[in-house]
Amino acid sequence: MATMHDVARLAQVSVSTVSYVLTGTRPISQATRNKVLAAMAQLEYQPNAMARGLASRRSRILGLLMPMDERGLGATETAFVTGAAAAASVAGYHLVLSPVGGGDLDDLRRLASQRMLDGVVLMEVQLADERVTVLQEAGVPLVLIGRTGDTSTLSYVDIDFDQTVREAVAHLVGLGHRRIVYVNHSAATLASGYGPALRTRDAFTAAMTGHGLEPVMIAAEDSAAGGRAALAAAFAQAPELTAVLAMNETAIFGILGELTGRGLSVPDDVSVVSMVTSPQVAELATPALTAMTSPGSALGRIAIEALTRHLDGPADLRHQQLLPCTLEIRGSTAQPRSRHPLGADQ
Amino acid sequence: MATMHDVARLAQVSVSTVSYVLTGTRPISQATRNKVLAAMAQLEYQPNAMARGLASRRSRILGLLMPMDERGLGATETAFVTGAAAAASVAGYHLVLSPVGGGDLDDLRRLASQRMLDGVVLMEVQLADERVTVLQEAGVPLVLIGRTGDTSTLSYVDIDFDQTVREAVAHLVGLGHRRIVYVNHSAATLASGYGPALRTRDAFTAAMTGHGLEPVMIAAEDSAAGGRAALAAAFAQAPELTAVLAMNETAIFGILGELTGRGLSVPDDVSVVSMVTSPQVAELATPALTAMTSPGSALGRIAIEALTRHLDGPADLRHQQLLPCTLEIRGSTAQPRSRHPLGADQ
DNA sequence: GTGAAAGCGCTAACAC
DNA sequence: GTGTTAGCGCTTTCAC
Repeated sequence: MATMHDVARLAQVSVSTVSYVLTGTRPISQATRNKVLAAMAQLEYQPNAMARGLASRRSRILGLLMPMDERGLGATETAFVTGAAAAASVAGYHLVLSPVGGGDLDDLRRLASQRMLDGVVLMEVQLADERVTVLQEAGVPLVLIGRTGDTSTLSYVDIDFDQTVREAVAHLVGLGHRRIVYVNHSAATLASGYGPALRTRDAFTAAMTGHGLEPVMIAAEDSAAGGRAALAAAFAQAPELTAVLAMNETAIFGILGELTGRGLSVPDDVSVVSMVTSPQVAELATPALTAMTSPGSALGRIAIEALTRHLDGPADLRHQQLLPCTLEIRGSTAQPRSRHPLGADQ
Repeated sequence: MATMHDVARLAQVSVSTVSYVLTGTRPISQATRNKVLAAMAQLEYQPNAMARGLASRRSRILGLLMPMDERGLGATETAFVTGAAAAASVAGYHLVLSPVGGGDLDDLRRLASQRMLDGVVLMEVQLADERVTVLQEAGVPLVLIGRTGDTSTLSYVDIDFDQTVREAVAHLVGLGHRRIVYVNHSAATLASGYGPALRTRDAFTAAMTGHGLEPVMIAAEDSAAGGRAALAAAFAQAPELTAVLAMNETAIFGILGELTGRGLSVPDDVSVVSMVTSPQVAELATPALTAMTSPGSALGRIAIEALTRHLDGPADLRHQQLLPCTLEIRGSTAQPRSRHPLGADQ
């Protein structure tokens, strides 16, 4: 493996000249630049990443920190990861995937102090997330996918849950639905301060109230069984429901199964809208699900871009951005079979 | 950020002594070790990863190379990634996720020559995969998830497709099915030399022939529509089919939808078995799919373990291992409604 | 059992 | 516009 010295010797210049043609941090005459480039090509020279990192104090490695919990990544989270990986690659960075659970604060501190990561993207952020503090204390540049409760000082990209819920509800209301039930994540998830669950809950309440309708929310476990149970609970609480809006991607298939099991047809008897969903998953259902398509890989990409801009750029600009999910109408929504006049219960 | 020198000064020993208590590559008296440890704790010392990497010529970073094609990762591939990430973390390595397409051979060469990666796990291996050659030439230790055509000299872990298909067929035949159609990936995928598609095709033929049955295979595009089309083709080629075995996880939901659309019930009219599937996906269907559950994260884990063993261990032992998928019987298989006596064609 | 010192392969002052 | 050289923070001979 050729080193910079070899290149310098062959090109008959000094090492620093070689270094400067590589980094471009000072003007080099075209003649010597060509000599150097030729020598590099001839020797198939590739700079040693570790040496470069040590000397420059920049590893050109970014971290993607994801809590590795139970059931692995869903399609949406996977899209974050692949989007981030692709963007990092484009920006000339490497991306390391670090599974750091919420409990491993010491691991995180260690990771942050190793000076291996130039910056970090944090996934699955909680409203109160100690990892943010640890990272900030260690002085590691940080971009969140998601938001903490207080975001005044942080860079983040997140889904615009307000807007997403508003659009979903508007779609259903526009079709004539009045009795809409929102199936959220589990009560435990809500209690743990999981931002998406809390924000969508509030947004749903606001949206329904805004339409003069009563918001009914059910918390469902992340499973098909959870979905079935949720539907039963939904009918108990709102017997005349004509539409279900579901945040819980896993539960939604249970809901569909249970609907069929009860002899109800989608969308004729009940319309179903899936929130924050990937097209691939939406297409799995029969009928294919009308869904709010999550900006999955875009979120990962934007987070990385904000981070690299921060690292390569001059100032410490904050980047705060919300992206809505986009409504994609498929086969699971339609007008309710029987319209009830406004305000006419039962 | 404290350095080794700081620790040495505080502990009143030489830097080399500090280094040796860290690496354990030479005996240190209990007394001095304690002094050093105390100093490290007091200064919250963390070794600098770049400096260590440069001096030791080992970065303790592994690469996970995945071709970033169109539709992103499926649940099975995602499990490889998360399994690998977790295992790397346990082994004290970092894992960088490198999207290197089949076309980016030069990118790969560059990556391999940077000396940033101690070793590499290659995903989505083709039967003839040039990336393997590039990596071998660059002298980067390598483990495959999947197999090339000639594996004599390589380390790999892969799914045991033979056994998986054999078990799936045995399950259906055991239930009394005689007319079984295999829905594979698309013709294009087969033509491209995608190992799993080719191996399962051959295994299906062998398994069916072994039971004295006629193998019928349909190639399906990776989409719900592809699944619908495949089912139509299947009925055209084998009108009395009673069971479908499907490799194509995406198509299978289209198949289920089309079955329902034709007024056929699963499993009463047609049994369905999904191959190389994650439980999460199998549970989405109604009825939940009887499936050959892929050893997803185990494959990622074993690949990383083999790689680290190779790197940390002495010899250059090859690791070659096949893991079968395990049959999980759920609701989509049952005895065929009407048994046909052996050989009695409609 | 411990220390001194020579690198590892670069970057970035500081010279001219 | 180019060269010299002092680090970057470790590991690892070599010496005792």
